[in-house]
Parts: sequence; structure tokens; C-alpha cells
Amino acid sequence: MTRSRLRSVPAPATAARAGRAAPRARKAEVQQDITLVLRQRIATQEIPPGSKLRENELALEFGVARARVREALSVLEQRGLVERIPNRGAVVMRLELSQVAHLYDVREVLEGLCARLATVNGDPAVWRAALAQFKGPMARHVAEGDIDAYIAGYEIFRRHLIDSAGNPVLAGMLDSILERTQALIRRIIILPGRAEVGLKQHTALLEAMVRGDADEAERLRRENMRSAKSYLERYQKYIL
Amino acid sequence: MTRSRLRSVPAPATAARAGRAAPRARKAEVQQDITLVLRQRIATQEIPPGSKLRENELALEFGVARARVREALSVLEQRGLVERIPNRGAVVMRLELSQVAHLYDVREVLEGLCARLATVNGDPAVWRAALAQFKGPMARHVAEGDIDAYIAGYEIFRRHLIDSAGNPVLAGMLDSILERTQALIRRIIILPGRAEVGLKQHTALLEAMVRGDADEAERLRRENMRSAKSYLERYQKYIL
DNA sequence: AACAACAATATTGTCGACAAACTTGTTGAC
DNA sequence: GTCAACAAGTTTGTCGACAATATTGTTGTT
Repeated sequence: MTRSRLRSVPAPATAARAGRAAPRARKAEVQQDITLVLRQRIATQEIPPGSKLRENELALEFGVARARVREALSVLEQRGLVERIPNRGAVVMRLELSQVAHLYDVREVLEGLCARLATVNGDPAVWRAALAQFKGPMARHVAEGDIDAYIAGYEIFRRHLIDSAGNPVLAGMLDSILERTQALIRRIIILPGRAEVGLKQHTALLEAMVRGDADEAERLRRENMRSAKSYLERYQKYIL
Repeated sequence: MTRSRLRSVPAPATAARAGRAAPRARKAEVQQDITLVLRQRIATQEIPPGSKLRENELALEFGVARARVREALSVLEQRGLVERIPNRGAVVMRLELSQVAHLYDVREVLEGLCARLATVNGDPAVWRAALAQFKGPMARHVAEGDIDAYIAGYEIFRRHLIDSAGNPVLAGMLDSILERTQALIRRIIILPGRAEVGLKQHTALLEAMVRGDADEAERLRRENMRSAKSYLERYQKYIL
């Protein structure tokens, strides 16, 4: 019910635009890919877990027929973002602690692989630059409590890792996991001491990468993930 | 998500029963299962790589409207089984060596995780029984060149590993990878010496699992996967 | 007032039709 | 003979309508 009421008058493009109050509104995306918009809304919890996704409502908002929305929903179901019950509709998947733990266990080994591949295939100069970032600006962001800047920097680093790894299968799976846990990441980083620990761990990881020690990079990245998971479990009542 | 039971399906091979009202079987039955049938056909290469999947053709064969076939195709696309080009249709994904290598790199760490979790969460009695299987009947199958029996036994073992690991996310990803590479597995096992090496490796893995050494189990499983990958690369010209 | 049966409404499931884009076959100029 | 332009036929993309199922609201009985 957060969406604005729409008139039944068929005004496709306008209706779609009016429904989105997002700051970055391009026109092509609506026509091309409703799936992407829904993915983002769910990942950012603009549509909170447990919400019911009504096909008609979405079709009206995007100004398309229900068939199209329906296809988008089945993609979302495949990606584990919504649960679909026959004849009863689709609801945004709710994350229980156990599921998050499972996601993190898988993420641990995938990020480990990613770090290893990035060390082998990537450009050392990039890691040196990243290391400088973490030792300088990023450390400052943590010290000053500028979480948004820290997260932004971390996202860039992670993107470099994935790109350098050069494995599309891995990239797809990591993206899928991140998409499902994105809402949690910010809440974990905010936890007392978490950002500081993460900063240290990433620095150590980058140092291993700079000297080309792929095995150590993998080990450190996995340790980093396990540490994040343990924070999550310890503070679960404040997060979930 | 239902654990994929790779079994023979109602065989809708009798294409286009022509006529009007097709004698539809149960609704809930046919409904979601056209996706499953297509998944199987592609995995077993009953529909070979590069084939074009025509919506109308499939709709006629299954006796449903194109909209449903269409949804099935988008699921297949998500699972990486077909490539869909706008306005030009869906073709069964072709496996280049580089892509197979990427799949195996990911599979290596996922199977490693699976072995570790299965060691921690599983019942040691199961592993003792499996070890006996590998030391007895399975070794015989290899010695006698009964590839089918060996593969069947291996599949059961792998299923036990995944079930015991108790991680649905992991299970889904492993299934997805296996589904894509299933056609290769048989060809790899047939390679000279491969089955013997695999047998030894699995025995060592199970011994680690029986004594509850999770770290060693993970390491051994990963080594096993790397070894399979190197066979694949060495004999690529005979496989791809 | 509580409850059950029933009616009305809303939502999802399925379908066939039409439009747009691509593919193939034909014709004609050079 | 080769090639380009064009026409006919396929194939995919999109839509609105109808059927099946679930949810909500109403009424009457105890």
C-alpha cells in the first residue's frame, strides 16, 4: 500500500513513471526489464519481506499486461527472492537466521575462490591501489563513522575482485547471494567493532594479493566471511 | 524447492496428439513439469546443444498455450541451460571449454563445502557404509568396466553428501551445476585411468569423513574435483 | 453473540488472437 | 551468375478475456 493509487484509465507510460518515485529514473528500463526493478526493490527492502506481490497491481503500475509480470515473478522465484504458492500468489521471501547462515556458508567458499582467482588473474597494480585506499581514505571513513562512504568503497573493491576473477558462473552466484542478503550487510557493518575488524581483514587480504599469495588470499577471505557470519549470529536479535 | 528426482517422466513424446481437447492428465501434474521435462532433455542431451527451441512446437507437444512454454523457457534461461535472444528465440546453451572450466572451479569449492558440512552434520554410520560400498562393489564395477553401475553408485553417494550437508542453498547450486555438466561426467569417467583415480580419491575422502576430519574431507574433495578438471582439460579434444 | 452456510468479490491460472520482428523464397537489375 | 530489394511465411512479443480458485462479506440459525 506504499504505492500511490492509480486510476483505471489506461495511461501506460505515464502510469509507470508516476508509480516510481526513484531519484534515478530512466525511461528505457521500465519497458525493457520489470524484473530488474523488482529485484532492486526487494533487495533494498523497498518492498519488505512478507509482502504480497499482486500481479494486477504490478501490471497496472508498469503499464504492461499481466503475462509479463508473471514471467518476471517466475524469474524472481528462481532467484530465491519470492515464494510462490499455487493459486495464492507470490510473497517476498522472508529470511530466517538458518537460511542466512546457509547463504553465508556458501558465500564463504565462493568469495574465497573469488579472491584466489583475482590474485592469480588480476593486475597487482590494482590491488596496490586498493590497499592504499583501505589504509588511507577507508580507514578514515571507519574512524569518522561514515558508513555510507565505507560501504561504497567496499562495493567497488568487491566489484574489482569479481571482475578480475574472470569467472562468469562465479560472478552470477555471488551476485545472487548478495542480492538476497544486501539488506543485512549494512546492519552488520554498523555493529560495534565490525567495521574496524573488517578493515583490518581486508588490509591483510590485499597484502596477500599484492604479493601474489593466492592460497593465503583465499584463506583470509574465508576467514573474513566466517567472522562476518559470527557477528551476524551473535547480534541476530538486533538484525533479524 | 523439491529435490530434483531425475527419473523417467510421463514421456510426452507422442507429440501433437492433434485433435482439439487433448486428454489432459492431472492439472497440477503437467502444469509445472514442462520445465522439468525440458531440463532433463537438455541435461541428457536428448535435445543437443545448439538446438532451437520453438515455442509453438513445444506448446503443441505438451498441449498447452505458448504462455506457459514461454515461462518455462525463462526459467531455463535463468538456470543457464538455454540462451535467449530477443525476437530470435531460445537455443540450448553450448559448452565451450572455458565455460566448463569455470563451472568446475566453482564446483570444486562447493563440493568441498558439501563434504565438510556432511562430515560435521551427517551420520558416521552412513559414511562407513559408503566406504564399504566403494571398497567392495564399486571397486569391482571399476575393475569390470561396468561404468553404468559405477556412475549409479556415485550418484547415490553424492546425493547422500548433499542431503547430509543440510544446506538448501548449496544443494540448489550444486544441482544447477551438475545439470549443466551432466553430459560430460560420463565422458570423463570413461577416460583411461580416471575411474581408478576417482575410486581411490573417494575412498580416501570417506576415510576422512568416517574419522570426522572435516577439514581433510574438504581438502580431499577439492583435490578430487581439481583432478577431474585436469583430466577434462587434457582430453578436451575427445570430450568437447 | 457465535457460528456455519452461502453469496460476492478479488486474485491467480490458462488460453487464443493479434502485432512486431525475423527468415526464407522470389524476382529483377546489373 | 551475383546481388539487392521485395513479398510471403514463421516465429516471437504483447495483450485482453475468460475460467478456476481463494478471500471476504453477509445472512440466518441457534
